[in-house]
Amino acid sequence: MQAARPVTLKELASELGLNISTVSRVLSDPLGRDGKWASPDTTQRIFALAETRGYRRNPYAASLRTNRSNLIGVIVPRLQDYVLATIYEGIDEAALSQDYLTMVSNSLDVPQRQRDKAERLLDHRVDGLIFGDAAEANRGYLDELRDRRVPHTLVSRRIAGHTSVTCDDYRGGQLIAEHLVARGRRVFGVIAGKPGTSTSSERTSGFLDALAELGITEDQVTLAPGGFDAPAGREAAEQILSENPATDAIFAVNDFAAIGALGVLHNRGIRVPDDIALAGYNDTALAAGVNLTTVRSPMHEIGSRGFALLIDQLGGITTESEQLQPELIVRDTA
Amino acid sequence: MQAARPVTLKELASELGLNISTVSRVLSDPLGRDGKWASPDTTQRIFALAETRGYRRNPYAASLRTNRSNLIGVIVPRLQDYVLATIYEGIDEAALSQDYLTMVSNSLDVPQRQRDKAERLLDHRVDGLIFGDAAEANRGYLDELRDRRVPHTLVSRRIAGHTSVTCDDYRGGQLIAEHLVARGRRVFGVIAGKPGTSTSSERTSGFLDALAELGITEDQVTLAPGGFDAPAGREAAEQILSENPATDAIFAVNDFAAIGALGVLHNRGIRVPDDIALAGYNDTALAAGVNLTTVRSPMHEIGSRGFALLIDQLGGITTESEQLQPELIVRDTA
DNA sequence: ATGATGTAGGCAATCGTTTGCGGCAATCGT
DNA sequence: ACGATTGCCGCAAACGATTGCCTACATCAT
Repeated sequence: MQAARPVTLKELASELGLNISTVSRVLSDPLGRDGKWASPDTTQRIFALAETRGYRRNPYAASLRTNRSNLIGVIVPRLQDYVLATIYEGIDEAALSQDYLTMVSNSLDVPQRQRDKAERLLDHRVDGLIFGDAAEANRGYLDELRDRRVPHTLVSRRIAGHTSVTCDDYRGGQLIAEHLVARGRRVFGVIAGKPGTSTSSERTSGFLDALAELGITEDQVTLAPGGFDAPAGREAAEQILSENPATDAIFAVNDFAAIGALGVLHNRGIRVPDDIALAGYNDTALAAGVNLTTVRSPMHEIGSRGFALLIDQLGGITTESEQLQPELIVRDTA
Repeated sequence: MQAARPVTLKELASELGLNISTVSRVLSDPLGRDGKWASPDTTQRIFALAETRGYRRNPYAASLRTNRSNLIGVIVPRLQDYVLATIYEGIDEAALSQDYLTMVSNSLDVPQRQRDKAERLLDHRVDGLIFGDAAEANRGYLDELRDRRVPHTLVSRRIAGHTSVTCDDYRGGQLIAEHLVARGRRVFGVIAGKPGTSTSSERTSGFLDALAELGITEDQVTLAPGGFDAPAGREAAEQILSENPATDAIFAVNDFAAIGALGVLHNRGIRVPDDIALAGYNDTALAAGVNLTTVRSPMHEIGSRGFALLIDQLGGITTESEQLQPELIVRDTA
């Protein structure tokens, strides 16, 4: 049993004794009720009937004519990741407010999947794409899209040659380093995240550079790359602890990895922050939940700006990348 | 600058010296290359040209004719929530494998937003809807949809009169209670989650009933409702601890709330599980990250079954609700 | 030889909108 | 008073696919 078919323009028109085109023009005039396509009286009658009959434009018919879908596609590594889920929320909210709808897909950070999902979205004629999973590994596809002139922006992570909206991750790394050193920490471990992503590399290089600046020598810091989630954090923490037991501060480039690390510290009876200080990155809800010191990155805003820039591109405007400012959030763990 | 417009059926047809209809029939035959709509030779030629010219069906044109969009809408309380993000992943994966695309929206569990988002999706002519935010508060709208004969299913949470796919939450609550009692716990706190949702009420009633069964009297358990996230967990934990300092076990109906509780326990220097045992629900990645004892609920499968049932409905089949089995995961905290 | 059955493919209507181009009055300027 | 505007609105051609109904020919059985 199907839902009742919605009224069409044609039905409205015949019921009003008008031509379809008039009704269409009045109803889709951006000025709404005071558009100038018909007499005030006619305009009122049209809106009134459309209202009572519950008219809803058929977006497919419209898109067929206009060649615009008012749909945009979003590719993220994984929606399970709080950070990208939040960025996506920012995108979706901005989109909704401008009458766009969005479709998301997970790429799991594997290039082939990224390509497949994106093409699939393109097959559905999305007007543009937003990528949350830019990395060295898929730069090739992104470049191809640029050559095909497919409007797109990058969020969260960036690569050269594509307009992106990111947090100033380098600065974020510096903030943590400065804070930790100011609190008297001297031997560092960094849980560096996924190689080949700007979020990882810039946060750690900001951290490392600031440390060097403050006179910490290289042999006092041990790096452990991996992923962005709690299990990866566990592993990295184990590695750091076994490589340098004198470590007195750990910086994880992601809150979830930090929580994983926190788990192993608790297990080993290491007190936080008394024995080892711990800092994360992003200021997720969970960071507040466990009182983790972290850096707030404006995830929601990254999403909405990413969408705004995409709309600019659709309007033919050339866009510039943006970097949003991070903020240090000091809580109990460091 | 726009991306190059894709080839159309008409162009393929004229280039092949065939009629559009023939090309259409061959290309959209479910049997693919060995459909029986044209001679094997013609069929080959059609597929070959479609391939080299990169033909992609225009879904809007198709939908206009067929009145099917191959799109389904998903409404969740909030994608930031790992549990619903995972369920959504399950939905999306199943959908993709059957050539459906999905669109998600957050309702934030507020009825008006749920309605708005759903109607918006319906305006876009989705073929059906999947709700992850069913609750007493929005039963009205759901019932209305049923009356309007809009195909839909519920996932994660359920209400009577709508086909749903959920975890057997009552059983899950029992599992935790039995485990805790077997470990010698006697004074309980339960962080009960959001009122009016089946996940909350069934998990806690399963827990409570099992406790009663095992001879625990009511005055030995204190209930603290709230939400499903870490901050809500913190608050609830504080409340439980102040209401009954003798508490020796806490069950949170959600892992995130459990992590919040874990935070306050650590803060107060309470040892887990030595002083107080703690259990969560869902077995999210984070639970593994902090070695939390929990109940695994098959979130991914809930999503894919929810989608499958929706497809059944679209096929005119009447569907029955399903309950999937939970599994106790014992780790360090209880 | 005849009608039945199959095979290969064309015709044209249709889905619901959008939009370029006019048409017809009433109004205005001079 | 008369051509030029302006205000209102209709006509019909797209947009790109799907699909019911035909046609034309070949094959087959009787």
